[in-house]
Amino acid sequence: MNCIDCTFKSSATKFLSKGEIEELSHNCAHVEFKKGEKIFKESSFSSNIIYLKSGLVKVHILGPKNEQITKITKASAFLGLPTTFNEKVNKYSATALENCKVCFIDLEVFKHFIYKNGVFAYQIITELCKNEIDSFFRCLNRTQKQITGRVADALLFFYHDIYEEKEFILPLTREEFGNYIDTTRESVSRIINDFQKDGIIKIKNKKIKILKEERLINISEKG
Amino acid sequence: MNCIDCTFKSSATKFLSKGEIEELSHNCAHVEFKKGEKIFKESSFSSNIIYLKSGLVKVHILGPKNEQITKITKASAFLGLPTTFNEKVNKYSATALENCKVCFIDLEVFKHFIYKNGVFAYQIITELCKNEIDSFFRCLNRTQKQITGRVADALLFFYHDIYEEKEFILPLTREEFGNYIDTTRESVSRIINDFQKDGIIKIKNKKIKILKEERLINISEKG
DNA sequence: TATTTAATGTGATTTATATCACATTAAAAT
DNA sequence: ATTTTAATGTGATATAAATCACATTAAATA
Repeated sequence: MNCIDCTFKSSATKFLSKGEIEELSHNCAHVEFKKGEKIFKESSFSSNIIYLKSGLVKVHILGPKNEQITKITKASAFLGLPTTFNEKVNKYSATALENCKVCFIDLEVFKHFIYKNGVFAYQIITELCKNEIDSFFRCLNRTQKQITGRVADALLFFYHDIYEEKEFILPLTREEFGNYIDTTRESVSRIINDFQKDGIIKIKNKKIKILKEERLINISEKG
Repeated sequence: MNCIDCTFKSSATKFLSKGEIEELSHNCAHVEFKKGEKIFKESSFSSNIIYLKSGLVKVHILGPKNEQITKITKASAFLGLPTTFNEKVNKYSATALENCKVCFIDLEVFKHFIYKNGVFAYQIITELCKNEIDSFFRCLNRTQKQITGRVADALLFFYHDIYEEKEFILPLTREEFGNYIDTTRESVSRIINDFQKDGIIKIKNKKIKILKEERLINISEKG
């Protein structure tokens, strides 16, 4: 497989020279993961940068009490950056929520690109900055909104940021949904069923249709 | 003021060439802030990278319910990166908890260093990666530990990461302490007084002495 | 030094949400 | 198709922590 022909290039990789792309091709392993498979695991050794070419992934950490889904990431994005640059051991896990295509890029080669290609480095920095800000706000919402608001938030997130359609198949179990918004499966269950009773959404198992977006936005804002 | 003689250089800045340091000197404003002063403000415009040379700072965001102290940062560190690289508007505020020395570095010059100096860029990337991981774990603790554990955590943080002494002057009011660990001033008050009753710490207003570190570690781990 | 203002302490009460317990349904495996 | 297992729904109860209310103390200001 040659990276030149890859149609899933990251915003950073687009700025690599032909020679660099060639170098990348020789130091990049393409792997496919099925829904539910672990891409990498907390506490395991890693010396690769992991790039999600297509699919949907949950990034999760085992906390003092429960598993927490730190974020849900849609392609294309780098998954393993924060882990790999500081430590050889992964600080979190990533699991495929849909079938995924992933590249494992050799760390030294990636580092070399940063050293030699400033535009590439700048793109990476931009992505990391965005991640940090997003992470601040996710935490803020997790700690300061009531569950109803957090459920509304999550539904809007799937609509706006992931599927871009009012009707979608929720890629999480109720329990995972709980892990994503820091609550229990019971509370998630109760609240989405309340939403249905109020005509805000329609649910059939994992299939969800958003009927009244404004109400969800309102609930999300009121906390 | 010339940056060559500056004794507060960041790990990244150490890798700048003489010419680059010269360029930095002409595009860097040194400012001092007194305890309590705002260094920059959420929603205000910014086109500078902000570098904390000395002192202690709280980074905070106004959430849907309360002010949240996102993190407490000791010199030396960059304060304004995640904000400035993506948006022209600050997404959070920073306030001096002690008297601080700060540099405002022109964004374009900083960007130029990233483009031209790969080692500099790599250092910045490393710092950002570390920030993201830290931010994940802070959020995990905030959401999954009970207040007692979070208070213990915070006290150990001031001991280990900030003052490196068992006795220190808490740089926060009880209310700010609450904002830092997502609780109310009343709860903070109750718990640190309980800790005192149990002989774990000694408090006199803002002066705190850690008497039984192991107990605090234990409380922190039990959640 | 006196006076005002801000910060802190502490009990009583309320509340959001976790936990527990069990029924029901869907999905997977045989 | 049948059985087993996993996921979901829903009421009753428990609980950590917020909120309220007011007293006390420290710090700032006149």
